[in-house]
Amino acid sequence: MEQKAPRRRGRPPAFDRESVVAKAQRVFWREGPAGASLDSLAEATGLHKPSLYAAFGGKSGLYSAALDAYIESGAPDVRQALARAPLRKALEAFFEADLDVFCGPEDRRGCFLIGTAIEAAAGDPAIRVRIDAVLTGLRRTLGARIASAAAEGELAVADVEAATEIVYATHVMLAVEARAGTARVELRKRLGRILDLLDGLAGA
Amino acid sequence: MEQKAPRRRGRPPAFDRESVVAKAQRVFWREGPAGASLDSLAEATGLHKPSLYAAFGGKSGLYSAALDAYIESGAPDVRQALARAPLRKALEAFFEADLDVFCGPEDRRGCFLIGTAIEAAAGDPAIRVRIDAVLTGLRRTLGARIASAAAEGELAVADVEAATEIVYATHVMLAVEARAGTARVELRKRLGRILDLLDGLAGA
DNA sequence: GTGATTATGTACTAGATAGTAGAGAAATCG
DNA sequence: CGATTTCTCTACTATCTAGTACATAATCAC
Repeated sequence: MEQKAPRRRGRPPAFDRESVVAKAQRVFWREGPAGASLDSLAEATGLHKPSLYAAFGGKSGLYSAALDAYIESGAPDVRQALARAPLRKALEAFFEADLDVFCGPEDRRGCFLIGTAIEAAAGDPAIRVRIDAVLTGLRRTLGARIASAAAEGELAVADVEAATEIVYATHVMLAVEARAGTARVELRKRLGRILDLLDGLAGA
Repeated sequence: MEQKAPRRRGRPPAFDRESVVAKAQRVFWREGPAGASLDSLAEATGLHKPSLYAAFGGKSGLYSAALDAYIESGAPDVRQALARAPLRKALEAFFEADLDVFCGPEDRRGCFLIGTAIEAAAGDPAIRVRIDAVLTGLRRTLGARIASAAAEGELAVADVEAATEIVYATHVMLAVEARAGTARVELRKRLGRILDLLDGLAGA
């Protein structure tokens, strides 16, 4: 689609944009969008403030780039996890991916979207719209996967909507609990109970 | 237990502590603990900064008082809602109380505990401990109510733990979605689906 | 009333923070 | 090479924020 480098004119940037965004993302994730200062972001990324300004247009632009990166990196994982069969395996993979993101490598991370974007959304309607789009999209994706399981006879069709809501609510609960500091093993236990109940719907 | 006024010595305070905390709570709720400035808190409460300091010892003390007030005001409502029978009515009342708190009177409030305390917890381990205690207590309370329903034969005993997790996850989901701006009617619809499914467990 | 005590309100300080100016460095182009 | 363009980096500014000093006002004890 696009050539790798259109050969820009002056001095080339000394940093890799993606890795700068990744480093900034870690800071935003830990401190929150309000708590992360430009100085700490500059230190973490190795860039100086004027370079951050030139590249991202300020703190909000940098946060926005971090949010984009989070959304774009997450989507394929969700798709891949849900592609499995049967439904139980798909949901197990989906939630295990959740835990991978929410519980590590730093402590009390939670979901970047649920944990920090909602905070940022208070002051920025554009962020609000994007959160809404992503969360709505996730709910729809989950719903479609569960509906297809019902079509395959894995689940009573009447329970599709309820099961979707439960899976989505579980996702949100995991994000919040991980942020609050609940241990991964504990979350996996809770998760298992919910999955067992959903599984029971198939057998009934 | 305690006399109303032990007759203090000097000039009496010109404010009512409870109503000051309530006004500060609204600001913290809207702006978050980091985003709320002492100046805005002073303006909202009608007190001046030195009075706030004398009465609460600074911003974190005021936030702590607001958190206490939230916790103390919420507990009786939960107890009262869950006291109903059968389980379905109890849960409906519980969630309707949730929506009362999360959806009004201002826009996008969500849960004070889940929405703002987790943000504050990053910097203050004492807050973290309190959040954990309250959320764990809520899970236990819900679990006890559901277990008693199972004992009455309203629910299969095997499903008690799973149902507890689902109800708790739903509570968290409502808090987050309300904060993100999802409308109350939409939330009530989702809620209904989950309650219907849980109800179905009784009939099966 | 007089003095002690506690609250209020203005005006301040010290520090942090977002954002910027401007000199200098590294690359391309001719 | 010299001119131009783009990035880097030190140093700065203007603003905001938490917290405080101090003078004043209101109440109590006697």
